[in-house]
Amino acid sequence: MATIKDVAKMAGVSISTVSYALNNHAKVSKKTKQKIMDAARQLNYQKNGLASDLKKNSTRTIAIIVTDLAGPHYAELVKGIQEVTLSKGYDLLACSSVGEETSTAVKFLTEKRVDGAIVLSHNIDEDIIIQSARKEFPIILLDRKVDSDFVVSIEVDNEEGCHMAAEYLIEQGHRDIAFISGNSIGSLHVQRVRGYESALRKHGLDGKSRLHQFGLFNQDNGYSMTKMLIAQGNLPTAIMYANDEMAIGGIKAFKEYGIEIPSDVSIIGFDDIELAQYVRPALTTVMQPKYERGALAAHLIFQILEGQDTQDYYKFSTQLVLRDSVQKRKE
Amino acid sequence: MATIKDVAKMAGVSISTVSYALNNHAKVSKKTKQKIMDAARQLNYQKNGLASDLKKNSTRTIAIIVTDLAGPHYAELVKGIQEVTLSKGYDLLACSSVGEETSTAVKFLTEKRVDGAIVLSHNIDEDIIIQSARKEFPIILLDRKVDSDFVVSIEVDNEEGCHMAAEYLIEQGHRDIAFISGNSIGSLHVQRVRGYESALRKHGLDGKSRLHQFGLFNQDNGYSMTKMLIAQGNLPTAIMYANDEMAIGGIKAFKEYGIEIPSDVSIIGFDDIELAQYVRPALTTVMQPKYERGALAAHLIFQILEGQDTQDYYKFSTQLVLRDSVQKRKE
DNA sequence: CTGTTAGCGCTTTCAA
DNA sequence: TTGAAAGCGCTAACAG
Repeated sequence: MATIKDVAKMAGVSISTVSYALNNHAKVSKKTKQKIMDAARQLNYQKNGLASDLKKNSTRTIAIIVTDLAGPHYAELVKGIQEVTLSKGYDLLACSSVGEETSTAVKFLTEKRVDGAIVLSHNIDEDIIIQSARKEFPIILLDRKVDSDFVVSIEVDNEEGCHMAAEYLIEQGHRDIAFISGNSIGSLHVQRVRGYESALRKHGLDGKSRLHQFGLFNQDNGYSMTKMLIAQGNLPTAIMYANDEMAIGGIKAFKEYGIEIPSDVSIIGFDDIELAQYVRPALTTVMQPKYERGALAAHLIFQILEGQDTQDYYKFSTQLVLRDSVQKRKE
Repeated sequence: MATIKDVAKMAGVSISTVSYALNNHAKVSKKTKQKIMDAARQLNYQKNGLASDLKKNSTRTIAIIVTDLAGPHYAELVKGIQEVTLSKGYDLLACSSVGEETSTAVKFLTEKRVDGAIVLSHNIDEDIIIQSARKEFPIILLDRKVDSDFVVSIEVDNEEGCHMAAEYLIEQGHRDIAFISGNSIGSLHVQRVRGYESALRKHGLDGKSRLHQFGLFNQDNGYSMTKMLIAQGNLPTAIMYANDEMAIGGIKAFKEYGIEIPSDVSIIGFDDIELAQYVRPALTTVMQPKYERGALAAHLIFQILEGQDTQDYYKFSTQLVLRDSVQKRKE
């Protein structure tokens, strides 16, 4: 791994000049700076944050200490990761990618502050991942595919899951099935849409016209989009939501309008988050293995660190969870 | 802040010997080791984890990268912390205290890996907190009171909250009110119990006999304890739970027995977690400010770091949230 | 068993 | 504008 020293040698300048250049201390001439930057890029130089923090005697980071990192919607997933990591005697810490390029996440991916990373986040640039991954720093991606050395992807068969869900609805006699989703950036959601469309096509139905993709994948947006759908009139008899959160927003919207689930409209979610079983009606949804994926992710990190070979792609399958939000279509 | 050098000087040995002793490299004689340990204790020596990681070229820690640290039951709280931290240009990372003395949390509290900590966790030894806090490393404690320099506590008026909840139940005509709680280690829960008891006493009722304290403060235990209560017969007309999670476990137990809430029994929780509004019946509970407490915690860190004075104790008040799990007692 | 010493990779003062 | 050099706090090879 290249250090500041290597960059200095390659650029033909001193270490201190490199340090100044890298930290934008205006006193470096444009020309030297350019040389240094080029060298750094060529060597794929990555700063050692520990060394710089040690020298500066400051980390500029705050820890928040919780009893258990599990607890969020990805609770089960984190639990799997946590148990494996702990059993290996490693530490686990969570950081977020809010802030994009300057986020804590990017800092941890690029500054040798940790020995490996599991990424659940979709707003991390692919380049950063590719640049950072190496044998001593494996990166595991969840719900996202990037093809590069020392990065392995773990996905869930979203297409199959949605296909299955749509077919189930069709079996229940539904013919007019809408799909409510957000702006899909990640592959995750394009796969879900694809599963929906392929099922409808297979049964000679038209999905395209009933596809609503806009905004975020959260409750609020599920709520808004459902209200829009209601306002347009001509309600479908069933709605698939891109995920449970959006579906739960939808339930709220229908409740406000006095539209009954499932007698007036059937709905189905995706993920099987904890809340899904508590909302009324309990949400029928597509479950994806969580604990197992987390545990696998952690295992893979250690396998790579130990120099063992792994596949570079894993796919888990999904399962329909029948609860109370879908009803057979009355003729 | 004492370093390994200071310890060496004080113990009258070389730094390498100190390093060996501190890391249990068996080759150090019992006597020297004792001298070193004593010196370390006297100087309140704390290892610099960055330096050692830098030297060893390994951190033995894995990062898990999430879109947003908010998401768990403490979602709102974390959100408050996150926004303030980000606005100051600091990084925020979460780590857990599972593993007790050897947990990641302890490592971060004691090894200068971060510049401050906000502790939401109750299983962190008070001594560790007192030893670690200093001007350059302030510690903010939530729901827990420790009196020491550079540690500030932020509590919620739990006693008032429970007192209020109990009085509300009494107003609704309830006379037989049970309290279900876990083994209280922290002050948090003794305060809650106290609020309950003081309200009952004030109205000439006996709380003692109806107090059930056992096990953890989670759903499973709420479920079990409720079932025990049912099995004993002689059900109270109202139950207060130490927190929402336990109350939700209780709801599940009652459902299994076909006992209706609130017509057969009224229940009330504490915290107002997200789930509380979704369970059926929606849970009446005591709300505590979350976002505000988080934001305050983060602000305090920076105030202390900047050398400003702060109070060493803050208390927020609570508010009753009326939903559907309490009913007026029919005569 | 203990001490000397060379660095880990970086920042920053001081001198050129 | 650039470079030399000291040193952050620690570990570990080596010598004694």
